[in-house]
This record gives sequence, structure tokens and C-alpha cells, in this order.
Amino acid sequence: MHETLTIGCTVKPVNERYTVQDVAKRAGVHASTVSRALNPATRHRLSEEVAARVVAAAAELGYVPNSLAASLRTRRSETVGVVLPDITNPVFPPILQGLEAVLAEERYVAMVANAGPDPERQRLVVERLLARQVDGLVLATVTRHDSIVDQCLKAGVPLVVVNRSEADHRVSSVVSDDVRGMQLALDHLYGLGHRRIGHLGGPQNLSTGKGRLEGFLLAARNHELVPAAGDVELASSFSREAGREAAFRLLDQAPDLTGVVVANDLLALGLYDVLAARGLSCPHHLSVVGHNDMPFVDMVSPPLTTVRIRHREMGEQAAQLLLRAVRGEAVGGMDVVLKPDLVVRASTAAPR
Amino acid sequence: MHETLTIGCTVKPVNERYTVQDVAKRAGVHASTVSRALNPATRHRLSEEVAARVVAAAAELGYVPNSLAASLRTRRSETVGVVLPDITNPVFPPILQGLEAVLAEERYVAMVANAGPDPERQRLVVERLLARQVDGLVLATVTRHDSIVDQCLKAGVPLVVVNRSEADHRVSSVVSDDVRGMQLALDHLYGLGHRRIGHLGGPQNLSTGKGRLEGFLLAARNHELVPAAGDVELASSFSREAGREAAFRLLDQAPDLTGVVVANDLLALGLYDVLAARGLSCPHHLSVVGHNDMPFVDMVSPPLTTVRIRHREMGEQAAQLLLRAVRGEAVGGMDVVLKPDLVVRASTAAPR
DNA sequence: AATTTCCGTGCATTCGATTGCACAGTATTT
DNA sequence: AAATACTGTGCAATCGAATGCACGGAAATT
Repeated sequence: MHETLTIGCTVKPVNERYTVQDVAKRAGVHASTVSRALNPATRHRLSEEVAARVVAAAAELGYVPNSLAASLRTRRSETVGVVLPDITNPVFPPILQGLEAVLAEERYVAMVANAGPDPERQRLVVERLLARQVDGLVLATVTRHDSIVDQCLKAGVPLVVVNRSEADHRVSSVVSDDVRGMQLALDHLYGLGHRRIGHLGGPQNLSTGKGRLEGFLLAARNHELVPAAGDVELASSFSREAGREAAFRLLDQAPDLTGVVVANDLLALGLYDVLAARGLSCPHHLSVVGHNDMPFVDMVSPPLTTVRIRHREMGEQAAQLLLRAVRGEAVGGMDVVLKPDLVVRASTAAPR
Repeated sequence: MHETLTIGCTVKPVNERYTVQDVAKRAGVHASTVSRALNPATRHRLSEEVAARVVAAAAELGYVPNSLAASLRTRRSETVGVVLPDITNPVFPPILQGLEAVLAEERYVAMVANAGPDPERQRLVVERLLARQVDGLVLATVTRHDSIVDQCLKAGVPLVVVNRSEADHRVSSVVSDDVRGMQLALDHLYGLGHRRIGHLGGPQNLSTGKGRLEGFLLAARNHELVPAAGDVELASSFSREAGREAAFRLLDQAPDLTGVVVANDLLALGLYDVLAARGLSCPHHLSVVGHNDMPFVDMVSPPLTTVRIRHREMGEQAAQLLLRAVRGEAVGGMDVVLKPDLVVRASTAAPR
């Protein structure tokens, strides 16, 4: 019986999907009346009685409107595209959750594409989304100088970038205050008594990587610390693997550091790996502060002190910004900068 | 300048999107010829010269076809809906990644909806996706008896369930071999010398919860272990929180257990919390085996011994199954059952 | 009672791409 | 040379819903 039933389609090959015509016939009215009766914005123009009759007929048939046809006519698809660099990076699911929640409230649906880091592929993905007539785009992929943004601006599609921003801020963005985050992290270490503090940074072509490095340098200056050349090392991407590689270099160059402010939790986990490999213990030999407070870093050993970013809210804000733009309510763009918090756990302590 | 440029739309209010008509005019041919020239399947019916001329004209205008219009006519949207219970559960991103990768290869796009656990909301979400004429649906939400599946079967939409399966297996599914997974877990503990082994289980309305409990009981019987009534405790959902609650009960009821096989890593983390709260150490006081090998459980303390499920591959298989169904290539449905592996880390040891 | 206003509904067109059918024009056959 | 086959392109209808316009009838006005 399993063989015979199966993948839906075969059960009922004749897809008896009803149209406004069918509903119209059943209700004894014209198709246009059905359209009006089913649209809350135009229902009032009909007599109560007819509207009710149509609604009843639609319900009886189990009528489901064809959004494609409606979108073709109205030029609004109530669909937005979301372009992610890597959905398995734990910061993105909460962002997506926030996005989706706000969009769903407004009957919008998200088309999610995992575009990866390759600009050519991103371009293709965006084109595909545009072909599907998305009403707007959320990009979580942008680099500081991003040709995809050019493409989108040229296409004239409402656009919001999230998590990372563009260098020249041409489009609305929702990001975290990276400078402030680094300030919090460095203040914390300084307060514990650290004076030899390094930075394990991220890629400088991403606003987060650059902003956090700048924040680090600024915060250091505030405390009249002067980081030596080898006290800063940059990872080639925000991944545990790249973190390992950069951490190796950092610890080789500056073995006397007592604390490291890391630009991202994944990188911090890479640093953890290196510490473990070298038989060094955290926080005893080295205090570590991460960035993002991604899920489960409270469970690693030692639980990671990190800068918390409210990713879900980031997604919510981005969705709201985008919806405003889609509706033409936005008079101008804006940058929303969320304030991060420091979450102190067990990876930081007074220097040995 | 930021104010003036902004959210895309305002930059170029006149959305000069070209149509086949425009391309046709420019190439000096009829619109239908443009359509044929741009479709790889029909291009051969045109003379090389005309086809080239059309392609050139399209490129010059930067023509982007309107997929909505095409879908309306062809009745294929090259879009599939993906319904998730909770995208922040770390098992889903890899599944989504696998799905998206296979779909993207075939030019399909995924509409992702985070429907939550409420069946009424799931129903709404599915209806919305159907209204958008998705070619198929992937459900990661199914319970053992699931009314949403009824709805989908009635609608006659190609359908695949992933991660969890339905009790009466009416639709194709891609799941892990839960019984085998539990066998691996229990064999491992038994091999270490454990004889008092308990089970921290999941909700019985989910195939994973039920299958893993059954697997546990079966594996216990294989070793001629007879679990006492209190040796099994079920969590109300697959979450760390529910894991904590159930773990409290389990440890109260059966304080002499030396090992616990847990139905899910999140539950295992809840158990970790309870052990920490009671000052018990893992694996010294209690060995713990998780299930899923979700990201970063190798970093928790102690690194979790767990049953690895290849979630990405799960997503890939599901996408392939669905695409076959969409194309009508599937003669029947099938259940794909992936074999899990045991990953031994530091949460298991010989009993004290 | 005659005229105007308004209201509810129907008609027909539109959105943009696809595709069955028809028809030239050329190539092939007898 | 005539008949046939084929090939490349155009024409027009179609997918399903939305909407400007018009019209008939009822209500309101004078």
C-alpha cells in the first residue's frame, strides 16, 4: 500500500484546483465579484448578502487563490528574498527567525538562498530572486564594497543589509555596534588587570571584521595601551578553521599576551582548539572574549565570555525596514545599530 | 547623501523592466521567438542566426524574465516550500543547507517557513505556500499522526517529510535509523561495563521520540537488561529546557543509573545542566550518550559522545526525492533511512 | 412625478511568458 | 517540373486574478 499511495501527486493526478470562475459560477456571480468579495479591501463595495454568498461558495469548494496570477497583475508578490552566506553559521538562524516572524505577520514569505561567499554565485542567486519578482531583498552577505548591492540598486529593488554593512552606506542596514562591543570586551579585560591584550580579528573586507578591529584599537587607546604589531592577527574568514590558523600565528608572535579579544565566537572556538593543542588553559594562561554570543557558547569549556548581539531582533528590524521600503513608506534609508551587551562567563579571569 | 540614495526603490522609481516584447522589438522578431530562443529546450528549433540575435538583444537590454508569468502559464513554479518547526534548532540548518544545495542546482528556490509547533499555524503556512503554487513541499514538522499531511495529500502536492516520519508512512521520507542509533549507543555503554542504563526520551508523538525509545528497549533486551519503570523518563519536547525537567525526574527516580542514553543532544545538554546543578560530574558519576551530533557538541564540557546523523545528506536526499516526485519520475514513494554512526567523546567512561 | 445621485455588479482588458496551430518558404522526392 | 516534406517564424489564445469603466436599478432629491 505504501507503493501505491506515496508522493502525493500520484494519489490525485487531476489537480482540481478551483479558480475564481468556479467560485463565481457556484455563487451565481461574475468572477470580478468573487475577487472583490475575497479581498478585504474591496469587500465593502459589495452587498453583505452577495459577499457572504461568495465567501460561502469559496469555502465549500476549498478555493485557494493563485497568488502567482494575482502577483502578475498587481505587481506585488508579497515575497522577499533572503541571501545568506552560510546558513550553518549559528548567527544566521536567529536572524532568519526574526525576519520570518515579522514577514509572516504581514503575509509575506521568504525565499531563502544560501549563496556562499562567491560573488558570481551571489549574482546569479539575486538574479533568480529578481526574476521571481521578489518585492525586496535582505542581504546578509555584503562585503564592504559589494557589487551585488550595485546590481540591486540598479535593479531598483527595495533592499536592506543585515549583520554587516557596506562601506559607503548606500542602503539601509541593521547591524551591531561593533566599536561599542569591543569597548565592552576590552574594558572588561582591563578591569580584570590585563595590560597585554591582543586581538584575533576577522576579514577586513567585512564591516564586522573591520569595525571590530577599529573598535579594538580605539578601546586600547582609551586605556593608553599600545598594541604591538604582532598583537593583532586576522583570520581569513569567520570560521573555526580560520580561527585556528590565525590563533597559531598570534600565539607564536605574541606569547606574552594575557588576554585576547576575538572578533567572533567561531574564531574564539578555533583559539580554544589551539590552546588545547598547546596544553594551555583558559582562562589560566589566557583570557578570551568572543563576539556574538551564538547559541551554546555557554556550554563550551570554559563557558565563553562574549559580546551578545540580539540577532533575532536584528532580523525583526531588518524585516520591518524592508516592509516599509516595499510599501514606499520610507522617506529615506537608515542604519539601525543595536547595542550589544557583555556576557561574562568563565573564559576570562585576572591575569596569572 | 545617505538620505537621498537609500532604499533602492527611490533611486530609480521607474522600474524599467523589459519584457519579451521589448526584446522581440529590438531583435526584430516576434515575442514567441524570443521565448523559444531563451529556452534551451526549444532553441534548436530556431535558426542559429535568429537565436543569436535574440540572445544578444536580451543581453543588451539586461532582460530578466518574469518567472511569475512563466509559472502561471506552465503551471510549474520551480519553487518548493519548506516547513520547519524551529529553525534555531541546530539540526535544521544543515538539513536546509542540503535541501537548498540540491534545489539550487536545478534552478529551484526554497520558500522557507518557520511554522512552529502549532498545527493551526502550520495549516495556514501550508495553505499560503500552496497558494503560491509551490511545486512541492518538504515538511520537517510532522508528528506521527499529522493532519497537515492529510491536507497536503488532499491538495495532491508532491510531498516529502524529513527528519521525522509519519506513523503510517503515507509519504516519502528521509530519516535516520533510530533503532540502530540507539543500538550503537547502548552497545557502547554496555561495552564499557554499564549495566544500569536509563533513557532520557523525547516526545512520543514524534517518530524520533518513539523510535528511539523503542530502539532503547530493543537494545536493552538484546543485552538481557530489564529497565525498571523509573529508568525511562520522557521530555515533553526536544529542548534543553524540557531536558532539564525530565532529567530532574529521571535522576530522582533512578539515582543508581550509571549511564543514560538520551534521545537528542539538546536534551543531553539539559541533563548536563542538572548534573552541574547537583554537583555530579560526567562521565565520573554518569555516562551520557546524546543523539544527532549537532554542531558544537564537540566543544561542550565534557565533549558529548553522541549518535551522528548526516543531516546535510538528509536534506540532499529529501530534495532529490521531491524533485523526482515533482517531475513525475517517481513511480512510488520510498523511505530513505540513513545509517547513523557513534561518535565517542568524553561524556562516556567505564562506570565508577 | 421627474430628475439626479449613488451603489452594486458585470464586462473586458491587463499583467508577461508559453505554446498549439498555421503558413510561408525552402529542401527533398518522384 | 510537380508534389511532398520539412523548417523556421508568426499569430493568437491561454494561464488566473485584478481593476477601470460602464450600466442598470434603487434611493434621494427637487
